Parts: sequence; C-alpha cells; structure tokens
Amino acid sequence: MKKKTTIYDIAKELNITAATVSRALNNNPRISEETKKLVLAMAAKLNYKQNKLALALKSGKSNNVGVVVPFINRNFFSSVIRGIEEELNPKGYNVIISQTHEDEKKEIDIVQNLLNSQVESILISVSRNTRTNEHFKQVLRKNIPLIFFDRKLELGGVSSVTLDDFQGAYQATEHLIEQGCKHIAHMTIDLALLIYQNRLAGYKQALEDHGMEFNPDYVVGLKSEIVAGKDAAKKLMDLPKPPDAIFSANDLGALGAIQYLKEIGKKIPEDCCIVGFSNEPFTQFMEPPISSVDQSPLPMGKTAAKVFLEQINSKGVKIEKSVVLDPTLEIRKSSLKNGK
Amino acid sequence: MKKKTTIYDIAKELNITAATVSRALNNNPRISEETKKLVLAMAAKLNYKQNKLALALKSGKSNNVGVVVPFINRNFFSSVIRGIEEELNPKGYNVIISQTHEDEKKEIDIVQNLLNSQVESILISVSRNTRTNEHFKQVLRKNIPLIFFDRKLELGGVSSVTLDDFQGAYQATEHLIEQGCKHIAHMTIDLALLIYQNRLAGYKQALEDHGMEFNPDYVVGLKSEIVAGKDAAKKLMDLPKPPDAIFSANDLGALGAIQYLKEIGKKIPEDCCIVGFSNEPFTQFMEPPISSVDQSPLPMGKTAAKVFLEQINSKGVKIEKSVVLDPTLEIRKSSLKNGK
DNA sequence: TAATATTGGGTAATCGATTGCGCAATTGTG
DNA sequence: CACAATTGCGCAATCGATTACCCAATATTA
Repeated sequence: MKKKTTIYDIAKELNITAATVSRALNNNPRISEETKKLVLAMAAKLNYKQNKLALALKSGKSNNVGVVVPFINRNFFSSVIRGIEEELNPKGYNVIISQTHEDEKKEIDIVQNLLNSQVESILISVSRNTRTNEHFKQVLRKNIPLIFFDRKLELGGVSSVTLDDFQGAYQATEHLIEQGCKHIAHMTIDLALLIYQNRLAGYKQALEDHGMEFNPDYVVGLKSEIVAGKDAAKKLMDLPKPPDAIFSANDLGALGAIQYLKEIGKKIPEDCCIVGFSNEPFTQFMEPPISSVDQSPLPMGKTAAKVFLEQINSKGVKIEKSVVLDPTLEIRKSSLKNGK
Repeated sequence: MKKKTTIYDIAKELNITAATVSRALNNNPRISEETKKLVLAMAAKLNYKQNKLALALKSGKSNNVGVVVPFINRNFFSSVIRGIEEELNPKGYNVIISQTHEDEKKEIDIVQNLLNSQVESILISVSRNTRTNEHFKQVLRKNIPLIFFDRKLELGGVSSVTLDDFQGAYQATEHLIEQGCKHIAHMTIDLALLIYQNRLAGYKQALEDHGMEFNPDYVVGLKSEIVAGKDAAKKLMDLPKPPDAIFSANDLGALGAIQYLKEIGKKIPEDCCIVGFSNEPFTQFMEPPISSVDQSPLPMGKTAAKVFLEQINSKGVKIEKSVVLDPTLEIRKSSLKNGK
C-alpha cells in the first residue's frame, strides 16, 4: 500500500519546505524558476496529485455543486444534468448527482447530506411528493444558493428555471390551427399538477384568440401510457363530430392516438394532425415522425448553472431570479398537412 | 453572511471543548447523557452540519466514488449510473459523475481530477477513442480500485463488468430459428468494435449449431441511424432470396427495417421477424413492439458497485474480477409468429 | 479511611495545502 | 563603502473534526 504523496514528500526530497513547494506548484513569482523546475520534476516523478479535500477545507470552497432530480435515467433529467455539467465543468466545478425517486424523505436526506458535503450550491427539481420546505430553508440559512429547475416550490430567496407550459401548449395549438384544423382536441394527464393545468390553459387561450370555440368534449384525460392514448383517441373518434387534430400533453398519448387512428384507417396528418409534448427521442423515429413541444432540457440545465454562477459572483447582493424558458415546437410530419 | 457553525461554536456556547462536542455527537460512551443532550440541542439550535471535508481529510476517506461515462443522457448509461447509486448510496457513498463525450483527452483530465478529489474508486466506461492507458495506470499506482463497465481496456489489475454480446446475439438468433425462420439476416454496425464482432460471432454460432448455413449476403452494414436501417433492409429485400428474419445489432436498425418492410407491404412478423439489440425504451412502444436484447444496465451498475465494495472490504488482497453479465432477450410481437 | 477504579472531559497533534509575516542573502543606489 | 531594495524561501497558523493520552473528581473496595 503506497501512501499518497503530499507536498511534504516533495519538500523532503528536495530539502526545502512545503511552503516553497506549494508556492512553486502555484507558480508564485516569489519562487525562482530553478526551484520551480525542480519541484515540478519531483512532483511528476512522485506522481503527486493535489489533495482537493485539504484545499477545500482551507479555502472554504469545495468546488462541488449538488444536483438533485427524481430519476437520473429519464431522458429529460439526464439531459438537464448534461447541460449543467457543460456549463459548470469548464469553470472548475464538479457535480454531485442524487435522485429522490419522488420521495420526500429521501429528498430531505439528500439535501442534508449535500450540506454536509459543503456543496456550494444545490440545483434541484423538487420531488412530486414534497410537501414541506424546512430542508430548503436550512439551505438558505447557510447562505448557499438554491435553484429550482423544472419543478419549483414557492419559497422566497430561491431562484428558478422553468418551462413556459402555457406558451408551449399555445404554440402547439396555434400551429394546428394554422394547418387548417377546425376541431382540435386535447389529451391531458393529471389536472392536479400545475404543468397540465397550464398546458390546458394555453390550449384554450389559443382557441379563443383565433375565434374558435372551446368544447369540453374535446378534452379527454389519459394516464401516462400508450394504451391510455389509444383509449382516449377512441373516445374522441367516437364523438358525433370527431376532431381533426389532437394536441396531447405528453408524447406517449400522441403515439397511442396515432396507433389507434391507423388501426381504424385514418391517415395522419391528412385526416387528423397530431402534436405531442416533451419531444422524447422516440418521437422522431415514428412513422410518421411526431411533432412535439420540446422542453429544451439542455438550455434549462445551462441556464440553471448560469443563474448559480451569477449568484456566486454577486457577493453580498442577494439575487432571486425566475427564468421561464420558452419551449420550441418541433414540427414534424404528424401535423404537417401541406407537404413540405 | 452567516458563517457555518462548527463544533467550536457549539463548544463555546456550552463552555466545554470541541473534543467533548465531537464525542457527544458521535455518541461516545465517555460522555454523560446530560452533556450529550445539551450538545445535541445546541447543535440543532445552531443548525450545525458536520463538515465532511474536514472529516474526509482527517480520516483519509472521502466517501466519494467517481463514475465516468461517454454521455450521461443516454438511456443505457444513465440506467447503469442509477444502478450504481442504488447500491452505493445506502452504504454512505456519494457518486461524482463525469462525461467524456468520447474524447480521450477529456477522459484523462477527468481521471486526474477525480484523483485530486480523493475518490475512493473510479468506475468507468472507457471512451470509444481512448488509445492510451497511462491515466489508468496512475489510478492503480495510487492503489485506488478501478473498475471498467460495459467497455473495457485490457489492463492488469482492473476489474470489469461487461455484457456477453455473443450470448445475446446467440439467443436472439436461436429465438428466430425457433420461430421457424429459415433465412436469417444480420445487420451490423462497426466491425472494428469488439461488441459488434461478438454479436456477429454469436449470430454465426447459433446458425451453425442449428445446422443452418451462413450466407455472407445476409450480413449488411449500417450506420447507427434509422435511415440506414431502411437502406439495409432494402438491400436485403432486393436479394434473389430475401430473408424471412432480421437480427439487427441495434434498435434503430431494427426500426428502420420495420418501416421499410411496411412500406413495401410486408407484414411483421408474418413475412419477416425482427429482433433488435439494446432494448431501448422506444422498442416497446412501436407498432409492432420490437423484440430486443436487453443489456441489463441496472444490474450492470449494481454489479460494478458490488465489485468495488468487495475490493474495499478485502484489504490487502488484490482482486481482479471480470464479471460477464448474461443479456436477456425481450420477446415482443415483432418476432412472435405463433400468436400469443 | 486509605487506596484504587471509574466517570467525564480537557490537551494537543493530526490530516494536506495555503499564506501573512519575517529574515537572510544578493543586488542596486548615492 | 554604507545603506536600501529586491529576491527567495522558511516559520507557523489556519481550515474542522477526530482521537490518543492525560488528569481531576467522585465512587468503590478492602
């Protein structure tokens, strides 16, 4: 078992002090070029690595930030994390990732643990089941920047980066209207959640702004499964006046709808245009490729990271920033009537 | 700006020493119950959090492990990471994740950085473009367990957890044979890579073991894109004797093939059975759902984590373990001729 | 009751790197 | 040639928690 080499080992070999070694390694002008060379050479020879723990303890800067998400193996979240890393790694920060599994208790544990680990910030997409915020208040009390992304809680002093669901739904609906669709249906998931409320509201607003009537029969619920999409589509198609377009609040619903429509011999997009939400990777592989509202996970991650950097760099001044990102509608064949 | 509270702050408030506080917090029997209560109460009152950096520096244990993957937002890798976390978090380890973007230089930087961070192990899926191994040797020289998963390099002293590609391909091909397919084609990606060589070998072996002739015309290359899958399928179907089954070395190829076959009016699985590889999430949503070889990312992550734990717990004894996981064939409609 | 245990906690070193201050040797100035 | 400035590096404290070792006060035992 070799022990790790420290600056003291280097110092001893060269008959100088650790202080000199430290200065040499940090290219301090007070050290002669000659000594620097010797130190560097010896450091390489002994395979020296700076101990970041000691540095962090001394400086009070760990250069670590904590990122907390419900699940790491969901495309959206892993893409957000990628965005965060791309922004923060070049600045010398490392990212510690944890997942809550949508469990409030676990979330609390994780936050405590990150605080213990002296992270310099916590970026978190709050668990769906989190009802309390004491753990977040603790973070703020320690003066550590806390940033919510995608999912937020109302709490003073916390910045957030979220998506404009209303806007995304509005764009999708408007696009369908522009395609000449006259009877646009909407599939929603769980109206207890704010994001789905907002998507519904955006859908309604777009209809209204274009002088189209809102028909409650055209709004059907669905669970987050593909079969649910089929069922919902059936319900819509069995209406006296079936819709000629469907805007689904998620992509699986859109896919299910497409599969059902194909089964009953409808053509897409000729007979019915379809738009989904989330722009999951699979949407572009479908036949036809499915239009979908992109939640721009990468920009969201980068933005969250930037908000953190701003806060760090504005010593003293407390910033509370709420960034709402505009979604982008990815238009594909499933909603494109006039060729292209 | 409040400063973080330390055990010294607690000690001062209670007119005792930091040593006593430390012992009280660690439930040392030499401290009276009364004092412990006082300390605990004051710790809570001052919102004290143990500084893990100081602890790590003192104890030499950071409780961090580094996980390195090419990309974090790829389903396979994020699932492996999830497996690692599920195994390691309960043991008190935190995971630091980095991505190489398949860049050797970046990989080297990352490894150096993890060493600086005093991680207790590095679990890595080697970048596709890594040609050197000096950075890995450095890890070993520091006596830090190094574990390859999914993608490995030949290097003594390193444990690895990989997938048995040969076996996966064999199973897929055998399954197609059992379905009564007589002319089974294979789509491959890049035969420069070991995994694809092994998949081809497994395919060949299965044919041979069942007395079926290997026909080079039935092996076509494809890029990792859906259109490539279509092209490859066209090539196969234009043969004098088109195949009645296709085993693709990836899922996008399988999907492209299905789309092309549908276009030319072939029925799946009646006219042609299809099996993919990787079991990407989208395969189960397709019409028909696509059979695919699952690479069991979660078990791979858990296994890699376990190998690390074993190594940690076997002080002194050096372990070099190579675990090869058996893939699981997920059989779905695209290759199931006789109903179900 | 004197001697010995036990209880409860203080002292100070340690982990590795950084840095303000001090000081000797060398160089420069008048 | 005497004094000042510069160069180059050592000393020792510091970050926060742990722990081997030591010691006083009380409790136990013969």
